[in-house]
Amino acid sequence: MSGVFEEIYKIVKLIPKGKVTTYGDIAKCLGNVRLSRVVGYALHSNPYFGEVPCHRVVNREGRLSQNFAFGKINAQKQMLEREGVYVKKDNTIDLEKYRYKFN
DNA sequence: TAGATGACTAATA
DNA sequence: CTATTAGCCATCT
Repeated sequence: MSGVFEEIYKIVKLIPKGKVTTYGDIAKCLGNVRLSRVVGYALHSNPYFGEVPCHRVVNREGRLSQNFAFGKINAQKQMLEREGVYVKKDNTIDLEKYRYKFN
């Protein structure tokens, strides 16, 4: 794997259980917010399942992904709830409450 | 080999 | 206020 992807996976792995983060935050950690798009693609590209908790990554609104790699968005929802993160019916979470800040 | 595309976000009109 | 454009990197066609 190359470049930014490795960085992305490394960062996502650091997200503690029961917490989530946004593409934008990860992108900022990489040095450029516009990398948020690359972050999304990195996870879509079917990363190291079991190593990279991609289900803890949501968009800026706290909404879960529609194209979740390992099944439906429903699967991601259940994984989060299993970790103690409450997911609303519209597939969103309280960023204020669960958002994990890096740096 | 070159061009289009995508789990996004922020800035501008 | 809403709508559109730009910018990033790796993969697919």
